[in-house]
Amino acid sequence: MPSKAAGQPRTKPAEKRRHDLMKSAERLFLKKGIDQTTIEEITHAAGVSKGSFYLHFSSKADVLEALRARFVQEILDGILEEVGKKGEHDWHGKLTAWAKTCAAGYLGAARLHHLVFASAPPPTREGLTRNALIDSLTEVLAGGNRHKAWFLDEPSFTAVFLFNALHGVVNQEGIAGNDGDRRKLLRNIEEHFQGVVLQPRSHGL
Amino acid sequence: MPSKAAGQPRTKPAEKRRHDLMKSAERLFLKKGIDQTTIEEITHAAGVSKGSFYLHFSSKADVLEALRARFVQEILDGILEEVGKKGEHDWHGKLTAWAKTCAAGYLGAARLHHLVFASAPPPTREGLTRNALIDSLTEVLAGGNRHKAWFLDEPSFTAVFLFNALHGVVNQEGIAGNDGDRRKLLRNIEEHFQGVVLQPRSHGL
Amino acid sequence: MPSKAAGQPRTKPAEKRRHDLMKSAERLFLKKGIDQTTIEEITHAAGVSKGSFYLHFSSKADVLEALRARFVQEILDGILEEVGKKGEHDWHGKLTAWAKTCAAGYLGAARLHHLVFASAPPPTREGLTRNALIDSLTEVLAGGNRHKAWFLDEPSFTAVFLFNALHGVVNQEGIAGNDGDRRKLLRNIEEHFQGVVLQPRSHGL
Amino acid sequence: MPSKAAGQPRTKPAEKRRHDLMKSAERLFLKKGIDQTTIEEITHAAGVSKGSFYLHFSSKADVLEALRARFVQEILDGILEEVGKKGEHDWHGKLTAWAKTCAAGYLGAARLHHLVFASAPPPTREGLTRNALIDSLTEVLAGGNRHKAWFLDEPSFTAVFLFNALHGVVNQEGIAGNDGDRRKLLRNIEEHFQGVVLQPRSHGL
DNA sequence: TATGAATGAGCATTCATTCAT
DNA sequence: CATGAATGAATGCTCATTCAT
Repeated sequence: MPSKAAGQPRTKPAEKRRHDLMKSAERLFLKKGIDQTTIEEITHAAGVSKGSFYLHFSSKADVLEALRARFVQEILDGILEEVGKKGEHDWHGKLTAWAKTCAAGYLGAARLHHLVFASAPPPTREGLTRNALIDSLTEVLAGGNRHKAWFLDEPSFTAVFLFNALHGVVNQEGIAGNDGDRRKLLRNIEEHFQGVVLQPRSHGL
Repeated sequence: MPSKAAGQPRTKPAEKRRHDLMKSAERLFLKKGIDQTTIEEITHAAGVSKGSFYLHFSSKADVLEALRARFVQEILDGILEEVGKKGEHDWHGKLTAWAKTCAAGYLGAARLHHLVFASAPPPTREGLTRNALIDSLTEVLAGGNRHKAWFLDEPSFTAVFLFNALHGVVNQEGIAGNDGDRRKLLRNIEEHFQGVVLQPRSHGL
Repeated sequence: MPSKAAGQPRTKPAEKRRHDLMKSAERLFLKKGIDQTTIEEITHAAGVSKGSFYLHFSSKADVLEALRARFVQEILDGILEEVGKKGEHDWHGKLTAWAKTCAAGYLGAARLHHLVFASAPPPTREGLTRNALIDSLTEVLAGGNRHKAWFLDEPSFTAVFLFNALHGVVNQEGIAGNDGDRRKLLRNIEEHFQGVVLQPRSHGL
Repeated sequence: MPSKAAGQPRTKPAEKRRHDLMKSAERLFLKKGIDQTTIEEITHAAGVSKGSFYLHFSSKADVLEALRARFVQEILDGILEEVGKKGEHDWHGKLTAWAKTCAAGYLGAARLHHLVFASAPPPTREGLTRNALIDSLTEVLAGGNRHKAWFLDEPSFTAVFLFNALHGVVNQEGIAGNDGDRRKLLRNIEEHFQGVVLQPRSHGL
């Protein structure tokens, strides 16, 4: 009867349900903390029945996992896009793009990141020391190394160093209250990042 | 009454109890996570009765708070001592001392730090963006500024940046497996710290 | 519409469904217990959708009821046929036929019987003390009484006695592992049945 | 202060609590069925808090297990006492004592027995085909065999046979409404037991 | 101080049943 | 006839906290 395209799932697109649930969970986790949020509150906020939650997630930890995955993917997509726009050999540009895009992504979801990566019991040993974002930064740093843009002994070490530094400064309460603050923050990050890669190396002294 | 050395002022058994409980709590929190650790397990491991726990702490969050305070105090004591040994105007030396002592302190308790500062819901305003350690680092950076050892626009920003960077690299699993790794890690940290404070301030001027 | 043999009266697909469902239910009830078996498992095993279950049965208890009814009917049919073959007055023959046929029927479905009659909360008044099988045995015993084949004070008491005895011995794990065991079991049952009806009625007279 | 003997448990004798819980559980299981009885109802009926239940039992199945064990032990104790009173070689007397005591024990708790042995998911393969009561009956039957009181091919088979027969007749609703019925029932059981052991053997015919 | 039995609020999870399609 | 997404009541179990002794 409806003019909807055929193949439309019977009741509600599962993706929509899943998304609603994740959105409610995110909002509540952020507002009251993970432990203080009950499944019932999540489903209630999503306008779904309690049982439906288990049609889409197997447990509270499972939503968290989904939130984590989505968070990383979104930031990463943005980063890759911006970094890709830079010239083939513009490694300083790439690094700056990485830092700024990552920071910008965080500024819109810093607390969420803290929540899913730091505040929640780290599912594996991953989190702030090993994840897709760090991998991507490592690649940029290694690329700059190969093209003599800078000379880092251990790009992976520096990646962890910078990633955590960025995470820390962006995560500061009210750090980007207005556009001016925000611009300043991004410039500060950029400068600190450059400072690190441009550090005068004194190996073996 | 007992035959113990007479006159001996009963060596604060309360302190001992408190200490035992904190030790057990720390061990268990680290091993199984905070939520997964019950008061009963803590008291059992400490060889105390469940009720006694409440003679020394008001809640589980309270032990965490105590753990946090003790952790900061100990690291801080070490840092201040080392930094104090440096010459009045040796700011690079002070910064390096800060970084190395802090890192060294972490290496012995990185996971504990992560636990009490990042993994547990920040009880007060402390955490990875504002705490006594960052304050102390800010002082060193501001001092260097005042004495022209370096020129940082915002020492507090840089302090948060470096503190988190350090926290991140030190928190890596197996990062300091042997003495060689450890030395290398400390030198890497030192160099990165120096890179940051020595960054050429020219971008965007 | 389909190319199936035209005119063929669509062979009651409903009966087939019902049968499939009962078969799955029986298998699962036996394997995991009634409570531990979910409707979903039953329908899944039967290759039917969950909703379809309710097209054929009104509840889990309903399948059980159907299983029970079918079980009794099948055993009873077999018993009546065998008992009917015996001569009009061959009461010992009838009793033996009853015992052997009933036992044989059980041996193929002892656990099912236990499940539907003993393990599940007796839905109606049936069970191990009153059911169609016992009624049929009571008739045989009363018949033997009337024709002086034996002299039982209370055929109905003896029927319950024998029925439960038979149920118990047949229900033993691995009691009829091979044909030899099986033959021996049936002979044992026969002898014990005869012993009961032939008991010298003299005690306490 | 109280004159109670020292060593008295602080609050309430654990045994008492456990007993109260078992009593409530038994009553409720019998009245509403096992599945239909919630832990909360049990504790409420016992005048204990819900949590206390888990201080004494690990689950609902655990109480059932305890009920089972206690039931068997009590019946068994009674049986052994009565059987022991009989003369060394009075095997018919022993068998009759066994049957009567067991039946009498059941009459006081037949439904409980049915509940814990038949109605509840048999924990192991035990229950009506293998348990301490059957073992004890087997011993009596084997003893009579050895002393030529009777000649049974397989005492263990006969024990299962008789045990189930007894269980069945005793388990009949309203079978022992008054003393007359009861006496009659016991005599019937006795006679049927004797009939079985005295059956004329026709081995190998 | 120390104990540990007792408490009971709190929550995740299951699953029989319904019903729109 | 068939489907399976949606429902939400029902319940077992945990554990921080209390308190009589």
